[in-house]
Amino acid sequence: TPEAFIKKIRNTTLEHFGRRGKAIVISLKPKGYLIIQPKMSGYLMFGKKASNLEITSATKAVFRLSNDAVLHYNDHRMFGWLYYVEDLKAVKYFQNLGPEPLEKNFTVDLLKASLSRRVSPIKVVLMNQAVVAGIGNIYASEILFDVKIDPRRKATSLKAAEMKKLHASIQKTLRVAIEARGSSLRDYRDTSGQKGNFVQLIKVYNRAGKSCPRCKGVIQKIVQAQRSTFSCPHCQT
DNA sequence: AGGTCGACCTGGCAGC
DNA sequence: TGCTGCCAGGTCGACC
Repeated sequence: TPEAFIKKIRNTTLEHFGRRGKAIVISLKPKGYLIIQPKMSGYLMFGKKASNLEITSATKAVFRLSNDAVLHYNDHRMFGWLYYVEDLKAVKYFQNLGPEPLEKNFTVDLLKASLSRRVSPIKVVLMNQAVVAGIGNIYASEILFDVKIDPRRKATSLKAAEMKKLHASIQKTLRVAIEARGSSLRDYRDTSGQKGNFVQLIKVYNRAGKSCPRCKGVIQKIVQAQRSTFSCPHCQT
């Protein structure tokens, strides 16, 4: 409940900000963790002075910090959640989460082993958080465009060379996106209120009917597992 | 066990 | 202008 949450968080120190999958993990002193899963429209805003940061209709939680600083959690759709836990294993989201794609243990062989057991189309498999943690709907389409793989292909149909390219592109695409500070399709802002710049680097996502930046084919939109997928049917095979 | 689908919300926008 | 329906960075639980 909000009351129990506040009781646990009050008078703790936010010690370390980390991340697992798409969830923010903040370790607290003397104990416990604050977990934030922002989902579609959630984000954190930081104000050095509370009076500098406006509370809007999207502001769902306000953390008052020392020296009059403040941290807001904004989320206009309210899909996101905030938890206090003492053991990370208690969070259901973490229990079935696959490897971190930018960590050393995410190898080509590990990806191959995961894909060989999946019957679904490769786009759907890339978005399965149990296979790889953190790939969302924008990045799944962008990665498959980058490696010229048709999103409708079964994961099991990928050849060894394609899996190797896919593995490299997962890492490359996510690194570029992080460097650009993410994708502000609409709501997302970083903690200082700035938009992420990855939207300017997007090749296919949300570009149905426009021309392919690589081959002058026409980008198409299909629906897979209830999510939009964008691809170029001419150069992704 | 893996896969699919509706539910959870608000708001912007296209089409009529 | 104003209504309706559709769509959006994601899980999660029920069901097959």
